[in-house]
Amino acid sequence: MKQQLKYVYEYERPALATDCVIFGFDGGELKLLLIEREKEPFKNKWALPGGFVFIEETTEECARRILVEKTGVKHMFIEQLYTFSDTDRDPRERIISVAYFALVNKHQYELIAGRDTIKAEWFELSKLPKLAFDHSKIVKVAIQRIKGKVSYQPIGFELLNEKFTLSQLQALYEAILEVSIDKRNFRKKILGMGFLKGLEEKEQNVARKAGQYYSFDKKAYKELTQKGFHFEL
Amino acid sequence: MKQQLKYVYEYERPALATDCVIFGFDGGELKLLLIEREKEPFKNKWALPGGFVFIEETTEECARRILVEKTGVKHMFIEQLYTFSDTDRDPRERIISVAYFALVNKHQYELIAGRDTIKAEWFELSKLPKLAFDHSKIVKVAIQRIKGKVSYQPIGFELLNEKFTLSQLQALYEAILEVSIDKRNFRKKILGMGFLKGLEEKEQNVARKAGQYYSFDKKAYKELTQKGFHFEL
DNA sequence: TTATTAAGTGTATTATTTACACTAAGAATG
DNA sequence: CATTCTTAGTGTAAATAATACACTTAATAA
Repeated sequence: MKQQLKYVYEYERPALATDCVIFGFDGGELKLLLIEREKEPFKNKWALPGGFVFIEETTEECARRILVEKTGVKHMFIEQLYTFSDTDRDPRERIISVAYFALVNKHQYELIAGRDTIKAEWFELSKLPKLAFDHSKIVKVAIQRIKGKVSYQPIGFELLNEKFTLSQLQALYEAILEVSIDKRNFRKKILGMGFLKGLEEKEQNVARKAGQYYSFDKKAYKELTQKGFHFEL
Repeated sequence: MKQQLKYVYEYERPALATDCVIFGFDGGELKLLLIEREKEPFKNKWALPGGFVFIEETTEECARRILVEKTGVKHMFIEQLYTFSDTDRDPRERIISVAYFALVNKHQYELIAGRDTIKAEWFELSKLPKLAFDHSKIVKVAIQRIKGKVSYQPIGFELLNEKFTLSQLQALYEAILEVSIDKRNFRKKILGMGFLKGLEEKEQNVARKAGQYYSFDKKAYKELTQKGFHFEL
C-alpha cells in the first residue's frame, strides 16, 4: 500500500538524491564500484550506488550512509564532486543529484548488494558497462577530478593499505594518471617530501626481493603543510 | 493573498536555491558583489545574490538568471562551486543551495538592486561585512577555489577588459594570490606561453610611459591545449 | 643450484625558476 | 621648455628542480 501523500508546497520541488562514485585499487587498473538495479527505471542496468536524501541529513551524511550500506566501510575518504541538475536526468520526475566521489581500500571492504540492488561489482575503468541515467557523465567528471587531484593532494594513500611499498604507491599513481613513472625519480621525490615513514617490516611470501613497507605519516604531513609545504607530484 | 498550495509529495523535500559569489577587479584588491536584503530573514543584512531554482531550469540556468538580474551581464564566466546542504542553514525551513562563482569585468556591468534587495555593492575581500545565512562559509570556499584555480587555468582574463596591459594582468594575479610577483619573470613566463596577442594600441592619458595592450587569444590557447600544453603560473 | 622477478640505489645533463637594476616614455608641474 | 614623477620595458647569471639511465640484491620457484 502506498504511503499517504502529505507534504504540500506552494511551488513544485525536485527530489534530492546523492550518487557515489567509489574508486578502488588492487594493483592493476583503477576500479569503480557499480550496482545492478533491481527495479525500474533502468531495471537490470548498471548504475552508481545512490539514494534519496532524508530530510534531516546533509547530502554528505546521505552519501556516507549509502557507502556503509554498499561496502560496510564507515570512515572512508569522501568528497563532494558536483551537483547534476538537468531537468530530464530521471525519467520519473525531476531529481537533483549531489554526486560524491569516494576512495576505498579494497582490502577493508566487503561488497553488499543491499536494498533495491541485485548485485554490486567492481569494474575496471576501461571496461565500464553502459550506465543508467546520466551516470556515465558523472563518472567522467569523477575520473577527471581524481586525475587532477591526485597530483597535488596526497589522497592516493586512501586507496592503499596502511602499510604499502613504494612500488605499490607508484603503481597506483601510474594507474590513476595513466602514465609510466621512472622508479628512481619517483622514490627520490616522494621520500624527499618527508611524510613517508619507513617501517621495519617487509613484504612476505613474494617470489622476489621483498619490498619495504612505508606508511603515510599524517601528523608529519600536517606539520609540513602548516610550514607552507605543498604536495605536488 | 497567498498562492494556493498545490504540490504534494510522499516525503518531505527541501527547497532548492542557488547563491552566487561574484568576483570583480578594478586594479586594487579583489572585490565581491553583495546585496542588502529587503526582507526577512536577515532583513537589512548583506548577503550573496541568490534565489530559488525554478522547476524547469537547471541550477546553472538559475545562477545565470540571477547574475543577469544583478549585473545586466549575460555571458560571464561561471562555474559551480559547491552544494551547501546543512539542515539548519536557513531559519525558515530546509533549503539546499548550489553555489556558483562568477567572474565579471567590472567595466561591462551595471549594478541593479532588483527584487527583494535594497541595494547592491562591491566590497573588497578584506572589508567584507558579516553575511546572512551561511554565506560567509560559501565566500570562504569561493576564495579558496579562485586562488587554487587561477594558477592552472587562464580564468583571470575574465576579470579584465578585452585589452589589458601586462601590468594589469600581473596586478590581478597579485591581488588574487596575495603575493608579489617579479615583473620580468612574470612577463617572460606569460608571454612565453604563446596565447597573448600583442596589439598595436597603447594606454591613453596616463601620466607615465603608456603600456602596450594585449589580448587573450582563445583560439591560440585552445590549439596549445590540444597539443598537450597546460597553463601554469 | 639455477632461474625468475621485482626491489633498491646515484649521477650527470638538461630545463626551469629565481634574483636582480637600469633606461625609456609620457604626462604634469613650474 | 626643462624638470620631475611615475611606471613600462628589458637580459643574464646562479640556483634549483626535473629528467634520463643500468646494475646489484634478495626472495621464492623450479
